[in-house]
Amino acid sequence: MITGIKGMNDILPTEMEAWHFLENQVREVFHSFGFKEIRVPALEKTELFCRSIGDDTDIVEKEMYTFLDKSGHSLTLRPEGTASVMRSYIEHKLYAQNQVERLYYVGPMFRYERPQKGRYRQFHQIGAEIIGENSPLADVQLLNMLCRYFERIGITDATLQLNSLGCPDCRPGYRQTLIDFISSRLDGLCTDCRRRYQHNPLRVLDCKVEECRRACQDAPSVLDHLCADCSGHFATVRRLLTELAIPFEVNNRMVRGLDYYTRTTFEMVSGRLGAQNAVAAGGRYDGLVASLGGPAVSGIGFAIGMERLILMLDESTLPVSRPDLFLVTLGEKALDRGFSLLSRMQREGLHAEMDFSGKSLKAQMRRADKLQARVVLILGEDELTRNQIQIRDMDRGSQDTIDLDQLFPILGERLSDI
RNA sequence: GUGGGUGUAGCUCAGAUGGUAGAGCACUGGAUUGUGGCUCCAGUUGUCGAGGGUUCGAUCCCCUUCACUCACCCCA
Repeated sequence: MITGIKGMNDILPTEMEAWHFLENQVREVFHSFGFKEIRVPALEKTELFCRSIGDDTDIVEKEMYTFLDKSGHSLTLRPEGTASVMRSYIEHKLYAQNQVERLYYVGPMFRYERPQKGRYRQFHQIGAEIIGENSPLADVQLLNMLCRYFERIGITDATLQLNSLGCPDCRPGYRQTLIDFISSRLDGLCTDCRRRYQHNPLRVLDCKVEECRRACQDAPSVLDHLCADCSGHFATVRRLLTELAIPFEVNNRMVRGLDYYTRTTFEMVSGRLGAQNAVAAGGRYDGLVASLGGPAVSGIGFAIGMERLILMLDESTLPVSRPDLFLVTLGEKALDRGFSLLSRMQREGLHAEMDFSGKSLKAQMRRADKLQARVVLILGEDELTRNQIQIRDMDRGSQDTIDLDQLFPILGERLSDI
């Protein structure tokens, strides 16, 4: 047996209702905020991700699916969406069309990691970006859209965590202050933190080990070291969120895994997801577009992990799809005649099914019941000779005999009020 | 890359201190010559994850390996 690849899952027909639900709702909500969809390839030149995500990040160092194509170019399956969208934005000079672009995307991403709950090697993200808008209103609009989407799909138990990482003016100073602080209490830290504090000091603040938490209890906060502009920006974001009645918690220890983030960063977290508690995350990336060779425009965006979203979905909120009609036939003549009736029903846009194999009436009825068909039509030899058909309401259990030429008018009436 | 757990029917899982396996669900047929759900009856399905070792004999014991899964690292 040839099996699929580790960490890459089939999405089977039984799961598809949930996926369609998420995709349909996201289009409605995001369009109402003026966002346009963009589709970019799954493969990019490796260099794009090294430059945008950062050479020193775990994603680039060990998690990318990278290979040489037949002409020797190094290509990578995208580990996230923002880099590709920015590449496309710059390449097609979208900034020349509109000063501000609002874009969203839906699609698979790839990271070579050990799979576990809520983490897969091929996974799917819904992402949104506002490019070319520096105002804190953009931050708040994006967060508002994220919350409205969660509300729409019935997710109520996620909490929004907010932080600000500062900008190239104020971040280096804080970073050094933090490294100095950590150096002073190195012996209280776990081996991981001792190894990484020079390289990623913020990460130490987020360590789960109890000793590290204690040692870092009174560590300097990034929020106390923001420059005036960043501080003002962050204050406005918090004020507007409050005015929109969007609940949030400030978490000054929240870390981002990608290098390009500046100022506002955020996560939606939930306790229902196992060890990976973030279902959505994002932030501002004011230097990214320029660093990729585009104009000096700011940006902000987020990505939602769809598999994680599905773990949080309450299945009872999903719309159920039932066939309108199931056609039961008895005998060969009725099978032929029924088949052409079926075809006409489908042409009318009805969801109609039947069995082709000549099973017993009971077996066909069982099938209709299993599919939860609303109405069953029964066409046997007797009905055929009288030019009639039986119409049965499966929910009520009532059944009538009608003339065949009345079938479509009657179906129109019966199915319209469902 | 590191650590724990689990691999028996399509699915969820029992099982014996070594004598080649069972239940429920699902599926099919019947009880009702042409009527679903409930009930009852009958039937189908297995290289017991793979390879090797010990043994008269291994699904069970030993070794190796693979897969899945959870967690670490890190992240959506």
